[in-house]
Amino acid sequence: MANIHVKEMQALKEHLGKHQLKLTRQRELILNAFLRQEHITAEAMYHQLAKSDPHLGLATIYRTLNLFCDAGLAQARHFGSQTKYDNVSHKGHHDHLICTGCEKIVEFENEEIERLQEEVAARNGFIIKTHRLELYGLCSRCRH
Amino acid sequence: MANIHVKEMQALKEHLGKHQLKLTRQRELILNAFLRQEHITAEAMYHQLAKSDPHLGLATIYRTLNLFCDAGLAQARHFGSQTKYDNVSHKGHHDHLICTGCEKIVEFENEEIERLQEEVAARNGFIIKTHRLELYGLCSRCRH
DNA sequence: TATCATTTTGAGACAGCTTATCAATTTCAA
DNA sequence: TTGAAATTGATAAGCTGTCTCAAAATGATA
Repeated sequence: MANIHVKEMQALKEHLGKHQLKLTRQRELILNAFLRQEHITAEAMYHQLAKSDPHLGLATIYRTLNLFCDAGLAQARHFGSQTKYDNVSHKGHHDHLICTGCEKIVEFENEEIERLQEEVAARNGFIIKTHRLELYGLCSRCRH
Repeated sequence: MANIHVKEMQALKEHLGKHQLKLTRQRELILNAFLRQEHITAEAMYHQLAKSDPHLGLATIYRTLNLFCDAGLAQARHFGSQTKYDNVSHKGHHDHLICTGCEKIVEFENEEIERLQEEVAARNGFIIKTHRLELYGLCSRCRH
């Protein structure tokens, strides 16, 4: 299987090595599918992969996506009763505007905010590794 | 029962009136308990109120907290698998700096960031109702 | 105040999403 | 190649939150 995502695969292998975990066919498969997305639910990935791999279990998808979170490749985001897994490698697309009316999600990037975050962190003696910024509100359509 | 939260009770009554809903003993009780908190889960409120009112149902708590959301008194936020109901009258929410080493949490507030958030939202046609900003990293002690 | 249509409640059943269980399989270091 | 350890798939179980429905409470009206 062609592996286009060399860097992320490397990061995964490193994490696996550090924690006595193993590289499996399923983990490779799920990683490659995941990295093609910007964010996805476990359920959606399950249906998507079922076409090429009908016996891939839903539990394996969940376990693997959570593994990716541990490895720093993914980030879980809870909205309503669902969990979405964000692809962290899509740099500069970590922040979200979320409509609480129709659940539409708009991604945005703002360097000034990032800079201020660094400033706040520095002032408190922190070094930021990652962050999460979500703005909840109503989009123009749902405002009525 | 003494009602200290006159303004909020007024807002609730107004909402009830507009929607042909009724003011019940339970709704008063839950409102007063809720307004004493900054944010709380339905489950936590259930246990808290069980002491004084053992027959208050969990479903009633959920229904009532959702009613408060409709009335603009509360705001639901999803953390992990749980939903927390924020007391909207407690203005001045705080953002969090979270140390991934020792799990220390530092709260902060930054008006400039808030202003930029509004700007981003406006540019996308959104009206922000609430937000969540979490910075993950290492505190000075955990940096080694 | 009494009446009574309407709303609300409490208790538990139910539903959706996620994790735990466990026998069978796969990985990988030796 | 071997075998201890990790992983998988299938499904049961768990958790949070909503729905159901008979009984009770509310409040508009007389």
